[in-house]
Amino acid sequence: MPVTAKTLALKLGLSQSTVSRILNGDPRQRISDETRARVLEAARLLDYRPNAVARSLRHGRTNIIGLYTRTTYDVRNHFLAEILGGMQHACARHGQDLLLQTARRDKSAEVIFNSLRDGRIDGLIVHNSQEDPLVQRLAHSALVRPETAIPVVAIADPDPVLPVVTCEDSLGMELLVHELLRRGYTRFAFLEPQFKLSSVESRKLAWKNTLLAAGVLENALLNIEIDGESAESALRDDRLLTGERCAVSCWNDQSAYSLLSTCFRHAISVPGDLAITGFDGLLDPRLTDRRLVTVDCRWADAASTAVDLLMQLISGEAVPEETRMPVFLTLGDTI
Amino acid sequence: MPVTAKTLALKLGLSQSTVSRILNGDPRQRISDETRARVLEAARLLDYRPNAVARSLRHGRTNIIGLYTRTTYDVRNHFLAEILGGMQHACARHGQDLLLQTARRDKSAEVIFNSLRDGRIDGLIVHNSQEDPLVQRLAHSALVRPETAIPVVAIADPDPVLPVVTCEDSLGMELLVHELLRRGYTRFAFLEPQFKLSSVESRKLAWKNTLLAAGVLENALLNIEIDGESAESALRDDRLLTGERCAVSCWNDQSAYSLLSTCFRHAISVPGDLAITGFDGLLDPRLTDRRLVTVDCRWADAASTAVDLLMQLISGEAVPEETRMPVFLTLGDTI
DNA sequence: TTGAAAGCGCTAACAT
DNA sequence: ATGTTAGCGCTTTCAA
Repeated sequence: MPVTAKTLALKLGLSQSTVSRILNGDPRQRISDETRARVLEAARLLDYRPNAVARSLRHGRTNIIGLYTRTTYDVRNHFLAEILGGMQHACARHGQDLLLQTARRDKSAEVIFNSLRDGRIDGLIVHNSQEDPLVQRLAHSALVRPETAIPVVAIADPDPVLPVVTCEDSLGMELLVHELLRRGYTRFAFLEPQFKLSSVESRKLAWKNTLLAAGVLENALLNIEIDGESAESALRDDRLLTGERCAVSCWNDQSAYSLLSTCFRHAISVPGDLAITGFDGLLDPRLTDRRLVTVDCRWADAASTAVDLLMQLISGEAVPEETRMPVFLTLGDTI
Repeated sequence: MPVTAKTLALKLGLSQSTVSRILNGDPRQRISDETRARVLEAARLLDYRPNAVARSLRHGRTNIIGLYTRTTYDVRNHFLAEILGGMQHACARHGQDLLLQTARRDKSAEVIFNSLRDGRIDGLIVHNSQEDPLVQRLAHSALVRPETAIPVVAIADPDPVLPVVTCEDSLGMELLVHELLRRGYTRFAFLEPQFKLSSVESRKLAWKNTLLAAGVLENALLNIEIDGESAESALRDDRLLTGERCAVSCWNDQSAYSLLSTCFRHAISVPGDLAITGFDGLLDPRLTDRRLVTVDCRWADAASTAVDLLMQLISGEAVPEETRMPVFLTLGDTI
């Protein structure tokens, strides 16, 4: 049997509410020093712990915030790891715990959506993409029934309805391109995934516009579609290794590393034969022997900010529709 | 105002308990088809969701399991990412959610320990190391007050008290050493961290014993202590690059990558001048241009198993003191 | 087939 | 300074 406030009260011949008041209530309340001492002593002795579930029921607050992501957290997803880390710090600051919503393939968006509003979490961070049906469902709910809707902050991709935290994609790409131009590159390629992601669209657009604005001709630009984050196929594009040396900008870091690895296996020298840049700044530089030139988006900071905003939402304050985090150019040895 | 069973009952002129019974109780109960239909319809209309907190209070079960780790989840810790992934899968299987316990430096073990037994989680997975005061506290509680103690399964390092899931460290190292011997190496080094970790001790012991058993002389063996996972300092040991080519076995993957990177910067060829092996098998091979020779411990599987065991504990069954997961040799291009 | 009532453990307003 | 009471939303006997 667990020890409750009632147990203590019975043992001490006090009322349960007195016990509760001493243990949790306003510490500067009128209570005799003697009873206070007795209660505290008994609590210590019996190893009493107030039940958080009962408290939550009473308060209508659990002090738990949820994180929903469509993919599971595994080592292949540094992005999620980074986000999780940032959220953890912010949660610690706000005294919140973090509940990972386990997205199961076999559950419909509706089922997951419902499980999100069963009272166990006070608010939710979603790692969103426009395609995710759950994100759509959340947005719908925020529009139609805002008074019942659970507080949500999205991270990564802009959304027309949900408040979101993203990074300065365009600015980051401009930094990258200017560095490439400064180093004298004259031919450029952009590696993009076959699926649509609005932040990647921004990167691509900025890439093209910056180059054109600098006087680079359209026929010096190359668009190559790859399978997600695997860049092996890109090398089969024979325009990549002919003529002048080409600077390949990959849509994210993982695809850049994939390309780097493929180059090593085919004895293509980087940056001798090919220059490579990434985007995100996610990988620990100690893990690779090459230091990738990339844009550091500090996703952990973004996640931390998202939690700050969520706490504001929970306490009824308004938050900006879109928050853009600063980005930083990371130099290395791949260009 | 949130919609509760009471709201529905009032609206329909039924009792709250009837509503509850229809919505959650035994589906094959004697209830008129008409009322059932009315209740379900109203629930749908008003978008009713049973409150999970109230349910938990009632049942004494939250269907949430906790994960405690001393370090926070960031990109530098692939180990945690892997464990998280494995737990997620297992949790989904068992219909449990996952609560990350945010360990704050400024909180004592006692405070954290208490926050773990406030009723919000049914059980706990700890990523343990003998040094962690919280792990000691949990073990103490399991010994002294087993009836109140919260169900715990540890992962990674053997523990005298808590049931634990680890991998076959010794066997893994034997596989590695045999491969090195097969390839004709005659000089060997082991890179170890300055702190004690019993699984690393096993690896080191197995490394030494296997080599000695194969007839390698003691003076062909080198022990080098490094600063955690940073292997830069190791290259300053001048015994490493003199004489015959040395095979360096690092205590884990991250230190191996660190060494690899240092070699690249110093223009030391791997495996030309130096052979390198790791341990853990954590890194996505697509992320590096080199493929490290290592031992794959499948930590995600271990985490998944730990959750399975925890569920057994929670339902009152006994579990083995120690579960060892199989390991697999991963070949690459660094030896 | 349905309703009334108790109780999970806690907090807080109100009474004494 | 302390006790009484109500109630958070739910499940589950027991009664009708």
